[in-house]
Amino acid sequence: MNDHKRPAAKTTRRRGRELLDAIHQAVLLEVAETGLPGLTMEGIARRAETAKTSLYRRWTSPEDILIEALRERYPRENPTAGAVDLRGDLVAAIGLMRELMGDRILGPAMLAVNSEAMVRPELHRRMWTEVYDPQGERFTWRVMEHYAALGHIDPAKVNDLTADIGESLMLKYAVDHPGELPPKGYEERIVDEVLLPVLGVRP
Amino acid sequence: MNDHKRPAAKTTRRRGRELLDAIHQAVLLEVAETGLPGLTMEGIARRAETAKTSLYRRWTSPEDILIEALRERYPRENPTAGAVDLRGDLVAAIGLMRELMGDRILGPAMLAVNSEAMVRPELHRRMWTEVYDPQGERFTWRVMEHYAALGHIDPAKVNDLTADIGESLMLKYAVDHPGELPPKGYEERIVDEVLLPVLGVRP
DNA sequence: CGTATTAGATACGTCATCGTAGCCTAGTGA
DNA sequence: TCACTAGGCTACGATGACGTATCTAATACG
Repeated sequence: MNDHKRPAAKTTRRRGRELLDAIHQAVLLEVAETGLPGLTMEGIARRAETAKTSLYRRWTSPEDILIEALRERYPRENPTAGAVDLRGDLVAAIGLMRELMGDRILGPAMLAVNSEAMVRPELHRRMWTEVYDPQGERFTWRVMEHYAALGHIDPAKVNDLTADIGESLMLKYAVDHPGELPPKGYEERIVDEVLLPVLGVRP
Repeated sequence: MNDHKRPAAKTTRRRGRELLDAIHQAVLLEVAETGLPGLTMEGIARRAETAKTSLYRRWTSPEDILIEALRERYPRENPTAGAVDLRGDLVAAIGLMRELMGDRILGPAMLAVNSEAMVRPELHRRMWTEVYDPQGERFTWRVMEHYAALGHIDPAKVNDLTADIGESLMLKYAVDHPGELPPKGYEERIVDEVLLPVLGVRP
Protein backbone atom coordinates (compact mmCIF):
# COMPACT_ATOMS: atom_id res chain seq x y z
CA MET A 1 0.00 0.00 0.00
CA ASN A 2 2.75 2.45 -0.57
CA ASP A 3 1.31 5.40 -2.39
CA HIS A 4 4.38 5.66 -4.48
CA LYS A 5 3.60 8.91 -6.33
CA ARG A 6 1.27 11.31 -4.57
CA PRO A 7 -1.73 9.46 -5.83
CA ALA A 8 -4.76 11.44 -4.76
CA ALA A 9 -5.81 15.03 -5.42
CA LYS A 10 -5.26 15.78 -9.11
CA THR A 11 -7.71 13.41 -10.66
CA THR A 12 -8.11 15.32 -13.85
CA ARG A 13 -5.49 16.46 -16.28
CA ARG A 14 -6.10 19.49 -18.41
CA ARG A 15 -5.28 19.57 -22.07
CA GLY A 16 -5.90 21.54 -25.23
CA ARG A 17 -8.01 24.63 -24.86
CA GLU A 18 -8.47 24.31 -21.16
CA LEU A 19 -4.77 24.13 -20.45
CA LEU A 20 -4.00 26.83 -22.97
CA ASP A 21 -6.41 29.22 -21.35
CA ALA A 22 -4.93 28.55 -17.95
CA ILE A 23 -1.48 29.31 -19.29
CA HIS A 24 -2.64 32.49 -20.97
CA GLN A 25 -4.28 33.61 -17.79
CA ALA A 26 -1.17 32.76 -15.84
CA VAL A 27 1.19 34.66 -18.09
CA LEU A 28 -0.95 37.78 -17.90
CA LEU A 29 -1.18 37.68 -14.12
CA GLU A 30 2.48 36.94 -13.89
CA VAL A 31 3.61 39.80 -16.09
CA ALA A 32 1.33 42.18 -14.27
CA GLU A 33 3.01 41.25 -11.04
CA THR A 34 6.63 40.80 -11.93
CA GLY A 35 6.96 42.96 -15.00
CA LEU A 36 8.05 41.72 -18.36
CA PRO A 37 11.72 41.25 -17.54
CA GLY A 38 10.78 39.26 -14.49
CA LEU A 39 8.68 36.96 -16.59
CA THR A 40 10.08 33.45 -16.48
CA MET A 41 9.08 30.03 -17.71
CA GLU A 42 9.30 28.68 -14.21
CA GLY A 43 7.09 31.45 -12.90
CA ILE A 44 4.45 30.92 -15.53
CA ALA A 45 4.53 27.19 -14.97
CA ARG A 46 4.15 27.61 -11.24
CA ARG A 47 1.20 29.91 -11.55
CA ALA A 48 -0.53 27.86 -14.21
CA GLU A 49 0.15 24.76 -12.15
CA THR A 50 1.66 23.00 -15.04
CA ALA A 51 5.13 21.72 -15.83
CA LYS A 52 7.91 23.78 -17.26
CA THR A 53 8.38 21.10 -19.86
CA SER A 54 4.86 21.57 -21.09
CA LEU A 55 5.68 25.18 -21.79
CA TYR A 56 8.91 24.49 -23.61
CA ARG A 57 7.10 22.00 -25.75
CA ARG A 58 5.07 24.78 -27.34
CA TRP A 59 6.96 28.00 -26.87
CA THR A 60 10.54 29.03 -26.80
CA SER A 61 10.34 32.09 -24.56
CA PRO A 62 8.10 33.66 -21.94
CA GLU A 63 7.60 36.59 -24.24
CA ASP A 64 6.13 34.38 -26.94
CA ILE A 65 3.54 33.08 -24.54
CA LEU A 66 2.71 36.59 -23.48
CA ILE A 67 2.26 37.92 -26.99
CA GLU A 68 0.03 35.00 -27.83
CA ALA A 69 -2.07 35.58 -24.75
CA LEU A 70 -2.42 39.26 -25.53
CA ARG A 71 -3.34 38.59 -29.13
CA GLU A 72 -6.17 36.43 -27.90
CA ARG A 73 -7.42 38.62 -25.13
CA TYR A 74 -6.91 42.11 -26.42
CA PRO A 75 -10.24 43.76 -27.17
CA ARG A 76 -10.93 44.15 -30.87
CA GLU A 77 -14.25 45.94 -30.75
CA ASN A 78 -15.07 48.30 -33.54
CA PRO A 79 -15.99 51.51 -31.84
CA THR A 80 -19.05 52.69 -33.65
CA ALA A 81 -20.05 56.26 -34.08
CA GLY A 82 -23.61 57.34 -34.38
CA ALA A 83 -24.64 60.26 -36.49
CA VAL A 84 -25.81 62.82 -34.07
CA ASP A 85 -23.96 62.94 -30.80
CA LEU A 86 -20.39 64.12 -31.32
CA ARG A 87 -19.80 64.84 -27.67
CA GLY A 88 -21.22 61.54 -26.51
CA ASP A 89 -19.27 59.57 -29.06
CA LEU A 90 -16.03 61.24 -28.09
CA VAL A 91 -16.66 60.54 -24.44
CA ALA A 92 -17.40 56.93 -25.27
CA ALA A 93 -14.28 56.60 -27.40
CA ILE A 94 -12.09 57.85 -24.61
CA GLY A 95 -14.01 55.67 -22.22
CA LEU A 96 -12.75 52.61 -24.07
CA MET A 97 -9.36 53.41 -22.74
CA ARG A 98 -10.67 53.58 -19.22
CA GLU A 99 -12.18 50.15 -19.68
CA LEU A 100 -8.84 48.74 -20.71
CA MET A 101 -7.05 50.46 -17.86
CA GLY A 102 -9.65 49.22 -15.42
CA ASP A 103 -9.40 45.59 -16.46
CA ARG A 104 -7.81 43.92 -13.47
CA ILE A 105 -5.83 41.54 -15.61
CA LEU A 106 -5.31 43.15 -18.97
CA GLY A 107 -4.73 46.63 -17.61
CA PRO A 108 -1.63 45.92 -15.55
CA ALA A 109 -0.37 43.50 -18.16
CA MET A 110 -0.58 46.10 -20.90
CA LEU A 111 1.15 48.60 -18.67
CA ALA A 112 4.02 46.27 -18.05
CA VAL A 113 4.41 45.45 -21.71
CA ASN A 114 4.15 49.00 -22.92
CA SER A 115 6.68 50.04 -20.35
CA GLU A 116 9.18 47.65 -21.74
CA ALA A 117 8.26 48.48 -25.29
CA MET A 118 9.38 52.05 -24.73
CA VAL A 119 12.87 50.78 -24.14
CA ARG A 120 12.83 47.94 -26.64
CA PRO A 121 11.83 48.96 -30.13
CA GLU A 122 11.61 45.38 -31.42
CA LEU A 123 9.01 44.63 -28.79
CA HIS A 124 7.17 47.78 -29.76
CA ARG A 125 7.09 46.66 -33.37
CA ARG A 126 6.03 43.20 -32.37
CA MET A 127 3.13 44.52 -30.36
CA TRP A 128 1.95 46.56 -33.29
CA THR A 129 2.21 43.79 -35.81
CA GLU A 130 1.07 40.91 -33.66
CA VAL A 131 -1.30 42.33 -31.10
CA TYR A 132 -2.81 45.63 -32.05
CA ASP A 133 -5.13 45.29 -34.92
CA PRO A 134 -4.25 46.00 -38.51
CA GLN A 135 -6.97 48.61 -38.29
CA GLY A 136 -5.37 49.80 -35.15
CA GLU A 137 -6.61 51.80 -32.28
CA ARG A 138 -7.14 55.48 -32.35
CA PHE A 139 -10.66 55.33 -31.06
CA THR A 140 -10.98 59.07 -30.99
CA TRP A 141 -9.67 59.46 -34.47
CA ARG A 142 -12.45 57.37 -35.97
CA VAL A 143 -15.10 59.44 -34.29
CA MET A 144 -13.53 62.67 -35.45
CA GLU A 145 -13.20 61.48 -39.03
CA HIS A 146 -16.80 60.40 -38.98
CA TYR A 147 -18.14 63.76 -37.95
CA ALA A 148 -15.75 65.59 -40.21
CA ALA A 149 -17.10 63.59 -43.12
CA LEU A 150 -20.60 64.64 -42.06
CA GLY A 151 -19.51 68.25 -42.12
CA HIS A 152 -19.97 68.78 -38.40
CA ILE A 153 -16.36 69.73 -37.87
CA ASP A 154 -13.65 71.27 -39.93
CA PRO A 155 -11.69 68.38 -41.52
CA ALA A 156 -8.53 70.46 -41.30
CA LYS A 157 -8.72 70.20 -37.53
CA VAL A 158 -8.68 66.42 -37.56
CA ASN A 159 -5.11 65.19 -37.67
CA ASP A 160 -2.53 63.08 -35.90
CA LEU A 161 -2.06 65.61 -33.17
CA THR A 162 -5.64 66.42 -32.32
CA ALA A 163 -6.60 62.75 -32.54
CA ASP A 164 -4.01 61.92 -29.91
CA ILE A 165 -5.19 64.34 -27.29
CA GLY A 166 -7.78 62.18 -25.60
CA GLU A 167 -5.69 59.04 -25.38
CA SER A 168 -2.61 60.98 -24.36
CA LEU A 169 -4.34 62.61 -21.42
CA MET A 170 -5.64 59.27 -20.23
CA LEU A 171 -2.18 57.83 -20.63
CA LYS A 172 -0.59 60.60 -18.63
CA TYR A 173 -3.09 60.06 -15.90
CA ALA A 174 -2.08 56.44 -15.71
CA VAL A 175 1.57 57.39 -15.57
CA ASP A 176 1.04 59.96 -12.85
CA HIS A 177 -1.27 57.81 -10.76
CA PRO A 178 -0.13 54.22 -10.92
CA GLY A 179 -2.85 51.77 -10.16
CA GLU A 180 -5.61 54.34 -10.20
CA LEU A 181 -8.37 55.13 -12.60
CA PRO A 182 -9.21 58.71 -13.54
CA PRO A 183 -12.05 60.17 -11.49
CA LYS A 184 -15.58 59.96 -12.72
CA GLY A 185 -16.26 62.63 -15.28
CA TYR A 186 -12.68 62.85 -16.45
CA GLU A 187 -13.52 61.88 -19.99
CA GLU A 188 -16.25 64.49 -20.06
CA ARG A 189 -13.81 67.13 -18.92
CA ILE A 190 -11.37 66.14 -21.62
CA VAL A 191 -14.03 66.46 -24.24
CA ASP A 192 -15.59 69.67 -22.96
CA GLU A 193 -12.51 71.57 -21.91
CA VAL A 194 -10.10 70.38 -24.55
CA LEU A 195 -11.37 68.44 -27.53
CA LEU A 196 -14.40 70.51 -28.42
CA PRO A 197 -12.53 73.83 -28.19
CA VAL A 198 -9.74 72.40 -30.30
CA LEU A 199 -12.19 71.21 -32.91
CA GLY A 200 -13.82 74.60 -32.88
CA VAL A 201 -17.16 73.36 -31.63
CA ARG A 202 -19.19 75.37 -29.14
CA PRO A 203 -21.22 73.48 -26.57
CA MET B 1 60.70 38.89 -12.27
CA ASN B 2 57.32 37.28 -12.04
CA ASP B 3 54.75 40.01 -12.32
CA HIS B 4 52.78 38.50 -9.58
CA LYS B 5 49.66 40.68 -9.78
CA ARG B 6 49.10 42.37 -13.10
CA PRO B 7 51.44 45.16 -12.20
CA ALA B 8 51.27 47.67 -15.02
CA ALA B 9 48.36 49.52 -16.61
CA LYS B 10 46.16 50.84 -13.79
CA THR B 11 48.53 53.23 -12.14
CA THR B 12 45.89 55.44 -10.66
CA ARG B 13 43.09 54.55 -8.34
CA ARG B 14 39.96 56.66 -8.27
CA ARG B 15 38.28 57.73 -5.09
CA GLY B 16 35.74 60.17 -3.73
CA ARG B 17 34.04 62.39 -6.25
CA GLU B 18 35.78 60.95 -9.24
CA LEU B 19 34.79 57.40 -8.43
CA LEU B 20 31.31 58.45 -7.43
CA ASP B 21 30.73 60.18 -10.73
CA ALA B 22 31.92 57.14 -12.62
CA ILE B 23 29.50 54.97 -10.71
CA HIS B 24 26.61 57.34 -11.29
CA GLN B 25 27.40 57.43 -14.96
CA ALA B 26 27.60 53.67 -15.03
CA VAL B 27 24.30 53.08 -13.30
CA LEU B 28 22.51 55.39 -15.70
CA LEU B 29 23.97 53.75 -18.77
CA GLU B 30 23.30 50.37 -17.31
CA VAL B 31 19.66 50.98 -16.52
CA ALA B 32 19.11 52.49 -19.92
CA GLU B 33 20.39 49.32 -21.49
CA THR B 34 19.08 46.57 -19.29
CA GLY B 35 16.04 48.15 -17.74
CA LEU B 36 15.54 48.61 -14.06
CA PRO B 37 14.84 44.99 -13.19
CA GLY B 38 17.96 43.97 -15.06
CA LEU B 39 19.99 46.36 -13.00
CA THR B 40 22.52 44.51 -10.89
CA MET B 41 25.40 45.29 -8.62
CA GLU B 42 27.69 43.16 -10.70
CA GLY B 43 26.62 44.91 -13.87
CA ILE B 44 27.17 48.35 -12.44
CA ALA B 45 30.54 47.34 -11.06
CA ARG B 46 31.61 45.93 -14.41
CA ARG B 47 30.63 49.04 -16.28
CA ALA B 48 32.16 51.42 -13.77
CA GLU B 49 35.26 49.27 -13.71
CA THR B 50 35.22 49.05 -9.99
CA ALA B 51 34.76 46.22 -7.55
CA LYS B 52 31.43 44.91 -6.39
CA THR B 53 32.72 45.30 -2.88
CA SER B 54 33.14 49.00 -3.36
CA LEU B 55 29.49 49.27 -4.23
CA TYR B 56 28.25 47.24 -1.31
CA ARG B 57 30.34 49.38 0.99
CA ARG B 58 28.14 52.36 0.22
CA TRP B 59 24.82 51.14 -1.04
CA THR B 60 22.59 48.24 -0.34
CA SER B 61 20.82 47.87 -3.67
CA PRO B 62 21.21 48.84 -7.31
CA GLU B 63 18.07 50.90 -7.03
CA ASP B 64 19.59 53.06 -4.32
CA ILE B 65 22.52 53.88 -6.52
CA LEU B 66 20.20 54.73 -9.35
CA ILE B 67 18.01 57.04 -7.32
CA GLU B 68 21.06 58.83 -6.03
CA ALA B 69 22.43 59.24 -9.52
CA LEU B 70 19.15 60.61 -10.77
CA ARG B 71 18.82 62.99 -7.88
CA GLU B 72 22.17 64.45 -8.80
CA ARG B 73 21.74 64.57 -12.53
CA TYR B 74 18.09 65.41 -12.99
CA PRO B 75 17.72 68.95 -14.34
CA ARG B 76 16.39 71.37 -11.77
CA GLU B 77 16.23 74.51 -13.84
CA ASN B 78 13.58 77.02 -12.98
CA PRO B 79 11.81 77.58 -16.23
CA THR B 80 11.36 81.31 -16.38
CA ALA B 81 8.53 83.02 -18.08
CA GLY B 82 8.89 86.46 -19.57
CA ALA B 83 6.06 88.90 -19.62
CA VAL B 84 5.15 89.23 -23.21
CA ASP B 85 5.44 86.09 -25.26
CA LEU B 86 2.85 83.55 -24.17
CA ARG B 87 3.26 81.43 -27.27
CA GLY B 88 7.03 81.46 -27.12
CA ASP B 89 7.10 80.60 -23.44
CA LEU B 90 4.73 77.71 -23.92
CA VAL B 91 6.82 76.37 -26.75
CA ALA B 92 9.91 76.69 -24.60
CA ALA B 93 8.25 74.97 -21.65
CA ILE B 94 7.27 72.00 -23.76
CA GLY B 95 10.71 72.08 -25.30
CA LEU B 96 12.21 71.29 -21.92
CA MET B 97 10.65 67.89 -22.22
CA ARG B 98 12.23 67.37 -25.59
CA GLU B 99 15.58 68.20 -24.10
CA LEU B 100 15.13 65.56 -21.44
CA MET B 101 13.95 63.00 -23.97
CA GLY B 102 16.86 63.83 -26.21
CA ASP B 103 19.51 63.41 -23.56
CA ARG B 104 21.36 60.29 -24.62
CA ILE B 105 21.90 59.15 -21.07
CA LEU B 106 19.18 60.64 -18.93
CA GLY B 107 16.43 60.15 -21.49
CA PRO B 108 16.58 56.38 -21.75
CA ALA B 109 17.27 56.08 -18.04
CA MET B 110 14.18 58.06 -17.14
CA LEU B 111 12.15 55.97 -19.55
CA ALA B 112 13.28 52.79 -17.93
CA VAL B 113 12.57 54.04 -14.46
CA ASN B 114 9.18 55.48 -15.29
CA SER B 115 8.26 52.25 -16.95
CA GLU B 116 8.85 50.35 -13.79
CA ALA B 117 7.25 53.04 -11.69
CA MET B 118 3.97 52.48 -13.48
CA VAL B 119 3.89 48.99 -12.11
CA ARG B 120 5.47 49.69 -8.74
CA PRO B 121 3.76 52.43 -6.79
CA GLU B 122 6.46 52.59 -4.11
CA LEU B 123 9.01 53.40 -6.75
CA HIS B 124 6.70 56.01 -8.14
CA ARG B 125 6.44 57.63 -4.74
CA ARG B 126 10.15 57.41 -4.24
CA MET B 127 10.84 59.17 -7.49
CA TRP B 128 8.52 61.97 -6.56
CA THR B 129 9.90 62.46 -3.09
CA GLU B 130 13.56 61.84 -3.81
CA VAL B 131 14.16 62.90 -7.38
CA TYR B 132 11.58 65.25 -8.75
CA ASP B 133 11.81 68.56 -7.08
CA PRO B 134 9.65 69.68 -4.22
CA GLN B 135 8.52 72.41 -6.57
CA GLY B 136 7.94 69.76 -9.11
CA GLU B 137 7.76 69.85 -12.79
CA ARG B 138 4.77 70.99 -14.67
CA PHE B 139 6.70 73.35 -16.87
CA THR B 140 3.64 74.32 -18.82
CA TRP B 141 1.63 74.94 -15.72
CA ARG B 142 3.96 77.65 -14.47
CA VAL B 143 3.79 79.51 -17.71
CA MET B 144 0.02 79.37 -17.79
CA GLU B 145 -0.31 80.58 -14.21
CA HIS B 146 2.03 83.40 -14.97
CA TYR B 147 0.02 84.72 -17.88
CA ALA B 148 -3.24 84.13 -16.10
CA ALA B 149 -2.00 86.31 -13.27
CA LEU B 150 -1.17 88.97 -15.82
CA GLY B 151 -4.71 88.79 -17.12
CA HIS B 152 -3.71 87.50 -20.53
CA ILE B 153 -5.73 84.33 -20.19
CA ASP B 154 -8.82 83.33 -18.31
CA PRO B 155 -7.65 81.83 -14.99
CA ALA B 156 -10.57 79.43 -15.07
CA LYS B 157 -8.98 77.74 -18.05
CA VAL B 158 -5.80 76.97 -16.21
CA ASN B 159 -6.16 73.73 -14.32
CA ASP B 160 -4.73 70.25 -13.86
CA LEU B 161 -6.16 69.06 -17.11
CA THR B 162 -5.17 71.88 -19.40
CA ALA B 163 -1.74 72.09 -17.81
CA ASP B 164 -1.15 68.44 -18.64
CA ILE B 165 -1.87 68.68 -22.33
CA GLY B 166 1.57 69.65 -23.54
CA GLU B 167 3.51 67.14 -21.53
CA SER B 168 1.01 64.40 -22.22
CA LEU B 169 1.29 64.82 -25.97
CA MET B 170 5.05 64.70 -25.78
CA LEU B 171 4.80 61.62 -23.59
CA LYS B 172 2.49 59.89 -25.99
CA TYR B 173 4.85 60.61 -28.80
CA ALA B 174 7.62 58.92 -26.88
CA VAL B 175 5.42 55.92 -26.20
CA ASP B 176 4.37 55.61 -29.82
CA HIS B 177 7.81 56.16 -31.27
CA PRO B 178 10.38 54.54 -29.02
CA GLY B 179 13.81 56.02 -29.39
CA GLU B 180 12.68 58.89 -31.54
CA LEU B 181 12.26 62.57 -30.91
CA PRO B 182 9.21 64.43 -32.15
CA PRO B 183 9.76 66.17 -35.48
CA LYS B 184 10.90 69.73 -35.58
CA GLY B 185 8.02 72.08 -35.01
CA TYR B 186 6.04 69.60 -32.95
CA GLU B 187 5.97 71.84 -29.91
CA GLU B 188 4.78 74.72 -32.03
CA ARG B 189 1.97 72.62 -33.40
CA ILE B 190 0.93 71.61 -29.91
CA VAL B 191 0.80 75.21 -28.85
CA ASP B 192 -0.90 76.57 -31.95
CA GLU B 193 -3.35 73.80 -32.65
CA VAL B 194 -4.18 72.76 -29.13
CA LEU B 195 -3.05 74.89 -26.22
CA LEU B 196 -3.95 78.31 -27.52
CA PRO B 197 -7.43 77.27 -28.67
CA VAL B 198 -8.03 75.60 -25.32
CA LEU B 199 -6.94 78.72 -23.47
CA GLY B 200 -9.19 80.77 -25.68
CA VAL B 201 -6.41 82.78 -27.25
CA ARG B 202 -6.46 83.70 -30.92
CA PRO B 203 -3.16 83.87 -32.73
C1' DC C 1 57.07 59.75 6.60
C1' DG C 2 53.99 56.89 8.60
C1' DT C 3 49.33 55.78 9.52
C1' DA C 4 44.48 55.63 8.69
C1' DT C 5 41.15 55.44 4.94
C1' DT C 6 39.35 53.84 1.07
C1' DA C 7 39.56 51.03 -3.38
C1' DG C 8 40.43 46.94 -5.62
C1' DA C 9 40.94 41.94 -6.20
C1' DT C 10 39.62 37.29 -5.30
C1' DA C 11 37.07 33.74 -3.56
C1' DC C 12 33.15 31.48 -1.59
C1' DG C 13 28.61 29.14 -0.75
C1' DT C 14 23.74 29.95 -1.96
C1' DC C 15 20.09 30.44 -4.83
C1' DA C 16 17.04 30.81 -9.00
C1' DT C 17 16.60 30.20 -13.70
C1' DC C 18 17.98 28.15 -17.78
C1' DG C 19 17.09 24.54 -21.39
C1' DT C 20 17.06 19.55 -21.93
C1' DA C 21 16.48 14.62 -21.03
C1' DG C 22 14.09 10.56 -19.56
C1' DC C 23 10.37 8.48 -17.97
C1' DC C 24 5.51 8.00 -16.28
C1' DT C 25 0.43 8.32 -16.99
C1' DA C 26 -4.30 10.28 -18.08
C1' DG C 27 -7.17 11.08 -21.68
C1' DT C 28 -8.50 10.43 -26.63
C1' DG C 29 -10.16 8.31 -30.48
C1' DA C 30 -9.59 4.65 -34.01
C1' DT D 1 -9.90 -2.00 -25.82
C1' DC D 2 -5.61 -0.55 -26.95
C1' DA D 3 -2.23 2.35 -28.88
C1' DC D 4 -0.94 6.96 -29.24
C1' DT D 5 -0.67 11.60 -27.91
C1' DA D 6 -0.20 15.31 -24.89
C1' DG D 7 0.64 16.58 -20.36
C1' DG D 8 3.18 15.95 -15.97
C1' DC D 9 7.19 14.89 -12.98
C1' DT D 10 12.01 14.81 -11.60
C1' DA D 11 16.60 15.57 -12.25
C1' DC D 12 20.59 17.51 -14.32
C1' DG D 13 24.72 20.64 -15.30
C1' DA D 14 25.36 25.40 -16.51
C1' DT D 15 25.16 30.09 -15.65
C1' DG D 16 25.05 34.36 -13.23
C1' DA D 17 23.69 37.23 -9.45
C1' DC D 18 23.63 37.38 -4.60
C1' DG D 19 25.98 39.11 -0.24
C1' DT D 20 30.10 38.48 2.54
C1' DA D 21 34.90 37.75 3.97
C1' DT D 22 39.67 38.46 3.45
C1' DC D 23 43.58 40.42 1.84
C1' DT D 24 46.46 43.88 -0.68
C1' DA D 25 47.56 48.34 -2.31
C1' DA D 26 46.91 53.23 -3.28
C1' DT D 27 45.99 57.67 -1.65
C1' DA D 28 45.13 61.33 1.75
C1' DC D 29 46.39 63.57 5.73
C1' DG D 30 48.61 64.69 9.95
